[in-house]
Amino acid sequence: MSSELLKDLEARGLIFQIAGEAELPAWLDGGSRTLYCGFDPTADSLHIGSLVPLLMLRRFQLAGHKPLALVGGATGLIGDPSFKAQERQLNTPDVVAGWVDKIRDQVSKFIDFDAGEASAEVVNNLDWTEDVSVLDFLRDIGKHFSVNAMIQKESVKQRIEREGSGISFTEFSYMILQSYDFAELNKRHGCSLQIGGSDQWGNITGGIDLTRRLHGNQAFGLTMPLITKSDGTKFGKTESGTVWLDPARTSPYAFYQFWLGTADADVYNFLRFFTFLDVDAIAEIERSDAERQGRPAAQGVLAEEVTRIVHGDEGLAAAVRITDALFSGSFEALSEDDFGQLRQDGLPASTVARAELPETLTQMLTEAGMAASGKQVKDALGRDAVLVNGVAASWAQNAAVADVFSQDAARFGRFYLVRLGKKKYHLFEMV
RNA sequence: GGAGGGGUUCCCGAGUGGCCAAAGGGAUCAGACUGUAAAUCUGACGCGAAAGCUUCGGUGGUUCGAAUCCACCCCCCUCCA
Repeated sequence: MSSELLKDLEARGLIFQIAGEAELPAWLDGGSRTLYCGFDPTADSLHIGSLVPLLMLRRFQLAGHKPLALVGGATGLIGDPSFKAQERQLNTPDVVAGWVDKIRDQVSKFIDFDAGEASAEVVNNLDWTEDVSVLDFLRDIGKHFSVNAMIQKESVKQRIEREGSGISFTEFSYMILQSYDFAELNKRHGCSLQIGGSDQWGNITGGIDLTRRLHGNQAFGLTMPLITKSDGTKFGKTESGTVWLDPARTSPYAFYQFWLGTADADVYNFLRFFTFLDVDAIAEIERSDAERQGRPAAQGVLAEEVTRIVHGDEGLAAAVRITDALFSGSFEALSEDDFGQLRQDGLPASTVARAELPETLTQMLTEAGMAASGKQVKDALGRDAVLVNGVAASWAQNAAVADVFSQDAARFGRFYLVRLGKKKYHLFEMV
C-alpha cells in the first residue's frame, strides 16, 4: 500500500476487506476519485452504527476524494437480507419516502458540499430505479447475475440453507438492486469505489462485477469491521435502547453520556474509529492514561469529539452543561434560568400540576420513565437511591408524594431534580 | 402423506395434578466497592402502594384444585415418502 489514506485507515483498524487491493492505492493516489456509501431508510434516523461509514466518507473527502452519500429510497423499499435471520416487514412507500428526507438531511451534516472537485453529493437510488420496467430490469440487469453465484453468498446462505427461515424473492433481489446502484453511479458519476460495513461485502462485490460487465470498468470495494465491545455485548445499545443520531431521539446529553461510559478496554479503539484525532495523538492519550492513577482522560475526549461531530458545538455545550450540573458537585449552584436551560438541553423532564400529583412515588417516577416498574422504584427507595433535590426519599414516604415534593423542598418554587440510582436524572417542574 | 420431538415469564431453559408467579443461567434495575469504568459481592426482577389481579401456543373439558390430565385447533423442528 502506498496511499497515505489507506495507511491511516489501516492504523485505525478501519479496514476489514478490500476488493482490488493491489490496484487501489495507486488509483487513489492518481487523483480525486469518487466513492459512495449507501444508507437505507429503515427508520426516520440513522443510529450510531452508521457513524463509522459516515465518518469514512468524510475521511476520504479530507484526503481529496469526492463522496457520494446514497440514500436508499429504492432499496429501503425492499430490505437488505444480508446476515438477517428473518424476513423483514415491508414499510409502505410513503413512510419510506418520509424517512428518505430525514436521512438525507442527516447524512448531509457529515460531508462537505463545498469542497471544490471533492464536493459531496447526496443521491437517491429511487431516481434511477423507479422508471425501469420489470422486463428491462430482468433482461438488462438480471441477465448478468448467476443465481448459482448468488446463493453462494455468505450473507444469504443461512437464509437459504436453514430450515424454517427462508427468503423471499423480494429480499433475494436486493443484491441485484444494490449492484445496479454501483454500476449506475459508475456511469453517472464515475464512481468506482463503494464502502460499507463488513456485512455489505457480498453486495459490494456484486456491484463490482456488474460494473465490469455493463461498462467494462474496474471498480473497488472496501469494507469496515463490525464494531464490537470487549465484553461481548452489542455496541450501540444502552438501557434505554438504541443510540440515535437524531437529537430528537437521543439528546446530545444522552449521546455524550453514552460515549463517556465507554469501557477502558474499548475507548482507545473507539477514538480511532469515531474521531478524526491523529493516531499518534490517540496513542499519546493512551500512554498518559496508563501512567496516571484513577480515571482515564480518554472517555472525556471521545465523548467530546464525537458529540461535536454529530451535534456540533452547541450540542456539545448543552451536553457538557448538563453533565457538569449533575455530576460535578452542587446542583444548588444552578440558577433559575439554568433549570430551564437543562430542560432545553435535553435533560429528561416533565411538568406536573401540583393539584394532580400521583398517589405514590412509584407511580410518579414510573410514569416519568425513570424506571420500568414500581418494583424498581420500591427497590431504589429502600436503598436510599432516590434523591429529590439532593434529599433521599424513603419507601415509607411512598404514599406521601406531597411531602416529598413539598413547596419548601422546591428550587425556585417549582423545580425538583430527581435522581434514581447513580445516573438517571429527571427534572420535574411543578405548576 | 407417515413417524417422532417441541411451543413455559425479555432470552435460554427446568418443571408433568396442590408446597408454582413457576428451578437455574443470561439480560436488566438497585446497593457495596470504584473512576458516572471493568471485575466481584448483595438484593430485586409478571402487574399493583396494598388488597389483589393476570401468566406457562389457542379454545373447550375433567378436577375441590391444572403449566402439568383429556379433546380439538394453530405453529415449529427432525427423520422418512
